[in-house]
Amino acid sequence: MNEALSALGALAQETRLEAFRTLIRAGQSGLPAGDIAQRLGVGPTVMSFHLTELSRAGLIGSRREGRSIIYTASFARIGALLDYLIEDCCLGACGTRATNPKESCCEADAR
Amino acid sequence: MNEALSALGALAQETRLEAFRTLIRAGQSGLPAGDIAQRLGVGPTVMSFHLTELSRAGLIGSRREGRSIIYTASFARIGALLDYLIEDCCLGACGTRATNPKESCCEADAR
DNA sequence: TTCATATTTCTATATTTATAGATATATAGG
DNA sequence: CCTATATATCTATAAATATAGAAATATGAA
Repeated sequence: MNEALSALGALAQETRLEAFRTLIRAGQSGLPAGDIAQRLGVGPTVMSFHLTELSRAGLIGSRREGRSIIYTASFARIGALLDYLIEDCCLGACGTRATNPKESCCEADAR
Repeated sequence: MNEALSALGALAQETRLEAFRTLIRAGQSGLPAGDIAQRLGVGPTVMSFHLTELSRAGLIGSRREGRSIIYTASFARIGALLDYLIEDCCLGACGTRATNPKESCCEADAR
């Protein structure tokens, strides 16, 4: 139901978070499943499982190229998650944080 | 180890995400555990479990006030998560999205 | 067609996480 | 001190998620 929830769930796992970061850095050309698996040091079965999870959340896409399946990060999807978090979970008050940290509401905390 | 990972895990659950959003909207004054439970329609045991999870991730804090325990959202912590996602998971390209969506990289996928 | 490669799917198992009742702790008021 | 309220902790169980080997599928090359 909630798309942000499934995106959060997909990223809330070490191997998947690393895989996603790797794909973001790889850009639009993406990377074959085997390459990602090798970089992260996991077996093909486990890699496939986690890539499927990320796909189900819409955070990555894939295309076949020869024998390989190339995965690519969805910048739109992570952008939408950021929008949600900024607007619904920080009331917009943290929206400028990355570009202008000094003026952020987030320096002072309520604890 | 990774603080972002535990924050993501804490938010990746419906009851907890709703509880956190409720606390963000409540602001600095916060809300008693029972109030949050009533709003979300969950029992006290389950509420306590999820509030403990959010606390462990540093996303909320608490103080006792009479018989109640008042929980408050940590704007600093959600801000730090946003920073991480923007910088490490979107390469900064989605950082201005909330304030200036038109110029975002995220409109077209795969920047 | 046969073989090797890349990846997924199937299956079983282990681990983690969530739910909920009973009980315990802390506080406030009579 | 006794009682009610607010919440947490303990315990058991259920449900979801992760790991990993074996087998299946798809492709490309000899």
